Amino acid sequence: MENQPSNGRRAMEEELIKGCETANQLLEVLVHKSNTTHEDVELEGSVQPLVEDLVRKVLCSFTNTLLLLNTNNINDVSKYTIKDAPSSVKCPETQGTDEACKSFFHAEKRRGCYKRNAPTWETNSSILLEDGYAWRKYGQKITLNAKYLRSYYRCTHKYDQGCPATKQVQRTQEDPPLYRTTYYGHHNCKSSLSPEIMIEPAFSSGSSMILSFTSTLTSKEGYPFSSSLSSSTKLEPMEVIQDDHIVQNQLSSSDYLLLSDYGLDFNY
DNA sequence: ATGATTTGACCATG
DNA sequence: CATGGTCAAATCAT
Repeated sequence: MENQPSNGRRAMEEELIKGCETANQLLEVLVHKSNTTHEDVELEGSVQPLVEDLVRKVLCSFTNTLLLLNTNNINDVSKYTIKDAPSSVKCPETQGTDEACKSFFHAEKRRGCYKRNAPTWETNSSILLEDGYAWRKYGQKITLNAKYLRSYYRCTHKYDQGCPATKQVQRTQEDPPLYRTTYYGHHNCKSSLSPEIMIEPAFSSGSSMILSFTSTLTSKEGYPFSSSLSSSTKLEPMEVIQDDHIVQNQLSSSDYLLLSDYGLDFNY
């Protein structure tokens, strides 16, 4: 199946148009909302999920575009853009052989057999993002060529619901603090949050994803995805980061975008 | 008392 | 043998 050379470009255009249209819808919703009276609490309540959904779509479109821009083989569109989340955990990187799959799953229970799936997705962030799931730390390690500890987390529901999701958090630089969070596997547990505000599904696909998030938020209440959450991973203390500092850093630091050329700035 | 974190040991992989 | 992912007992927090 040959791709026409313009496929990638067209896909980017489509994603941008989609993002534009969704942003317009969002604008309409917001304008309409501001025209209603403040006593209209009921309406406000019904608008909120719609707004969240639209925001998610916009972000998804932009992310898709960035991913398309970021891939060498721009024609291999379907491999990189974000579609629906896969229903189950796949074998390592799809190109892995059946044998590799078998040995992975066979080894899953044994202690010390640690062949991993490819990362499901990955983020770089100046803060430790709440992602809406309850994580439990099960280990930490100083790794080769890394100045800082790497922490290992599994889903709290690993045993009660058999949820296979794990993540690693690696601090990659000191000033400003930057954390790389790598997720493995997908949650099949029932989490306390609605799917609308989960980050993961929007960014899930068969192949690994690399995103770079920068947030200027400084309080837990301000986290984009914290919502009414009470059971997520406890956050380490963090420093206050100035806006201009972040921007400057995005522009000047190249190694912090090691895996991605793009810093997505989520200012809520 | 219960659940989360810390930390050294364990062990498969290359 | 070095490395990195996981286990589990000890410890901490609530």
